[in-house]
Amino acid sequence: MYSKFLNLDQEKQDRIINAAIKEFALKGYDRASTNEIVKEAGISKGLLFHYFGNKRQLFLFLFDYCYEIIAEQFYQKINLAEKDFFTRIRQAVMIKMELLTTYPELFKFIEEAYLEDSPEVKVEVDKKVKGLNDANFGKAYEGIDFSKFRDDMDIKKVLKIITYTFEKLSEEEFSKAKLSPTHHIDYEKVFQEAEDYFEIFTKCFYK
Amino acid sequence: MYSKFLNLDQEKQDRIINAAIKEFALKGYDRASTNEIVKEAGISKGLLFHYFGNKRQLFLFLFDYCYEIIAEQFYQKINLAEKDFFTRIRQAVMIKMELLTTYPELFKFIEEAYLEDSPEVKVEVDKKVKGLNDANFGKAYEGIDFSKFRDDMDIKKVLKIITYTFEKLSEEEFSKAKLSPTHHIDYEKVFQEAEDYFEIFTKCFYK
Amino acid sequence: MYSKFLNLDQEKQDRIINAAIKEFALKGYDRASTNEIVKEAGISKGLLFHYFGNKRQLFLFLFDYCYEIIAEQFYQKINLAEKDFFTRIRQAVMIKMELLTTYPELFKFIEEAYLEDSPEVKVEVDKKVKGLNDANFGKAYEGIDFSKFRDDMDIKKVLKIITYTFEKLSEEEFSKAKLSPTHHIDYEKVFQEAEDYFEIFTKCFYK
Amino acid sequence: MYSKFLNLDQEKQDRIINAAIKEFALKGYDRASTNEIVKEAGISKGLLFHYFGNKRQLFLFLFDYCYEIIAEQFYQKINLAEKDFFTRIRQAVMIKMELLTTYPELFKFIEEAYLEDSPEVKVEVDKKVKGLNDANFGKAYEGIDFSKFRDDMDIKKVLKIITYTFEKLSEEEFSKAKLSPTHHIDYEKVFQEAEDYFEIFTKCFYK
DNA sequence: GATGAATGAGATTTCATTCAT
DNA sequence: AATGAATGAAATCTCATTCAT
Repeated sequence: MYSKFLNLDQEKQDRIINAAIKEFALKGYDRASTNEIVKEAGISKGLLFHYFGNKRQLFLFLFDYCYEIIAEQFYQKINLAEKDFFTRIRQAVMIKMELLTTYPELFKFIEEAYLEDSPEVKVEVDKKVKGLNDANFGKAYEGIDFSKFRDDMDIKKVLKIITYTFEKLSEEEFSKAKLSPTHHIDYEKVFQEAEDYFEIFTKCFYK
Repeated sequence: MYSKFLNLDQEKQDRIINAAIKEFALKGYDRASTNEIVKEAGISKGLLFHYFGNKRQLFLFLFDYCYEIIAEQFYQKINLAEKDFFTRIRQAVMIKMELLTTYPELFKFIEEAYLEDSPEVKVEVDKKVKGLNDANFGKAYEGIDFSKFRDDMDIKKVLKIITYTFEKLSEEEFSKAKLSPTHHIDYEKVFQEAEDYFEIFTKCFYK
Repeated sequence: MYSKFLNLDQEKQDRIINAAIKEFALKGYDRASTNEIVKEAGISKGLLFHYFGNKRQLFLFLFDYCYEIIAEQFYQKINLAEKDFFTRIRQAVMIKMELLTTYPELFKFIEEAYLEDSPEVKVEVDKKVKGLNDANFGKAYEGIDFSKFRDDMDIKKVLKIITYTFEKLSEEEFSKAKLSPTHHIDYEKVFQEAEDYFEIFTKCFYK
Repeated sequence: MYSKFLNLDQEKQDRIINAAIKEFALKGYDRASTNEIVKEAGISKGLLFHYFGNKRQLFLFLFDYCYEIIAEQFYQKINLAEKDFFTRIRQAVMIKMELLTTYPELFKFIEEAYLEDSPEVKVEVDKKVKGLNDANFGKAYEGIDFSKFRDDMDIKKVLKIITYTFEKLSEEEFSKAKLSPTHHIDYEKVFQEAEDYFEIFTKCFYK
């Protein structure tokens, strides 16, 4: 599909991809300008459309591209031998933070893509997201020793409470960072806070 | 500020407000067209700008307008004499659902506004939202009997876990509804599920 | 439909219409440039689309406009009291030539429109043309004394032979003119040639 | 001129020619895309321009190519020994219909080319057409016994009337077919109608 | 107060043609 | 001979905002 593009020399591919990710991450699908992308990438207007056909396909290509890189890195780093749920989650959070620091634009892009509601891409993105979530849920909990959890509570709901809490916490941390002048996240503080929650959850949900 | 507008006869005000809310709720800030708004409201292009100056101010006016209506209704209906935390929350959820059914467009608009990331309005909306949350947090927990909670856990964090869970649950329910063909939410099922979580939380967090 | 446009002062309407007719007549639908039209008309890009929505609707508006003017003039000048077929046709040809000289661009535009095969307008134009032809066929032959024609031939076919011949003759005359350096049609010669054909037809088809 | 192209192996020549004819016949000169042609022919962009220089020359080459094939076939099939005018014409019509069924794309292409008014090719095509008509007029009437015609009418004009009639009839038949859903021409009916006209013409123009 | 004509920058996309390899 | 990446002008159309009336 995008084989023409993938045959380009790596440096040019990167220039185009980075320019496009930056523009979409900054402005969202609708406001992003293909004009700005080609200007930033230093290529001609025609070339972008030669490779990607139209703005929509470019966006969806980037979504797959970003997701693949992040997922690949993630599963390479995570230790599936670890059986304890909270230790595993702790690991996952740390890796996510690490990747966020290494690839901030990719994450920003993916985040924007999740929230995108331009009708041109919404349906397609939602489909992709649903597929990915289903696939990852299985993998994230692979090999976990669930026998440590209390038996008098629906374990699925308990896992949801935990997941929701950490998702919301990181969302909050991000929006705080966005509103602050430096856009800086104090990871040390975040980890410490997460530990407090881990403690509460262990007390409540483990036998 | 908008006194010129507020001196209009009620019927015309409503026509304009409803047209604008509908358009913004449907398309988000960027894609919303002032052309469509004036067409739907049956007024001239110039008039809209006479009253609101520009698109951005119109949007922010509507945000305040919607928020005020919803908040006013909310605090009119909630029973602050109820001291038990979970009963109070249960009440709040029911009232929210009720209002959602009565004013679907207002909610849709507010929801869109929260997610809006057009730079023209994002900062302003985020500021308003932060202010509102701070204000409401106090009110929502007014008079609650916190002595029922366990003493060995940071109560602020416990409240956050509970709040996060219900927020995420309702977010999920909404996005499921958006993806479904009928856009229908099965309130009965949602309440039942909420009760299950209440039970878990009571077991975990009450003495 | 185009009432906004028709409320403009006549001079501006004319400027726009003339510029558009000229461009379409010269280049056909596809090659005609809305940019050129606005430049020639001395208006802004937006205004054209404010009035006509898009290129296609502008074209179809012009078709109706041109046709109406020509048809109105034609039926105003033709003498329906004349009962003899050939005298009537002779009249029609003369009026057509006259109008062609007065409104050369309108005719050129209509002619181009008939031949247009851009899929965007073809179907619509074909529909209009069919409707017009059906309507006009009746009017053109209104009150003619057909009893002068021979009885041993299908009169419909005879009329077709005559019509076809004059249509082809004028087509040929036009394409000759187009290929000539001056684009000039020698009407005197054309009338003389037409008379020769009238003579042949009278000899063949009248009793 | 096109010797480079003509030295290619036949199969590749055909692929290119067929792809190009199809595209031009379908869309006309302007809308035809060289991109589509090379894709359909399975050759590279550069190659097409290597052989034909530019789009215009490709089009004119195809015009000659199509015309030659059709003309060659036509004069191979027509029986010049037949001296009667109407029998000869009858023959010509049948052969044309036959060829139309065998080479529909070539005819469609030629037909489009006749009507083409893109300035880039119009003049050139018109010149070719004029030359061809002059040449064919002579050949088509070669050996005809004109002594059967009435002496009191200009025979050139009589022949024109007949030719025009059949040309217009077939044009009408074609445009009817184009507007119909099946695009189908009922040849049987056309022949029958032609016979009626032959009868009228014989009655009128033969001694 | 009320109108709506007018603006013009900027958006995405197409396409014949070139040229280094 | 053959490739296909690269160009960039030009196309249509949108839209918030202004301003004379």
